[in-house]
Amino acid sequence: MEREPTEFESSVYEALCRVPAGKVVTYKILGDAIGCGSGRAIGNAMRNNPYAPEVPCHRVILSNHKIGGFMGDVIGDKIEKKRDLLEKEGVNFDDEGNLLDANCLLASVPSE
DNA sequence: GCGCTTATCGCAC
DNA sequence: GTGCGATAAGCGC
Repeated sequence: MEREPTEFESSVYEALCRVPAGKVVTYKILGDAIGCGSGRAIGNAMRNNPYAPEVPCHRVILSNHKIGGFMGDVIGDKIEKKRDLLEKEGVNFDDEGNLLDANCLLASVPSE
């Protein structure tokens, strides 16, 4: 259920908001941006995701350039839908949900 | 190169 | 204090 995001989770959303459209970041990169060494903690915030349409959680992928999950579903039809959405932004994924253009992957989250 | 297991971090119960 | 989660990295084969 939608729990109130803690300061840590807010940092995740904030860092994610710094990611420009057409670009994606991995849990590791996002975690490094906020000072977290575990992607699971990031996934916790994403899973909570009270700002689903506001926070581009679909711009966050696994370290292996994979989409991973979306909107609570680790893998499902939602992924295909978001995959197409990302393609519209300039991020292309294959049928397996893998990132085709690694160029779209941000090396790190831009600081303010 | 691919697959499985362990480790890690934060949050909720 | 224990368990869960949208992962990451390491080790083995």
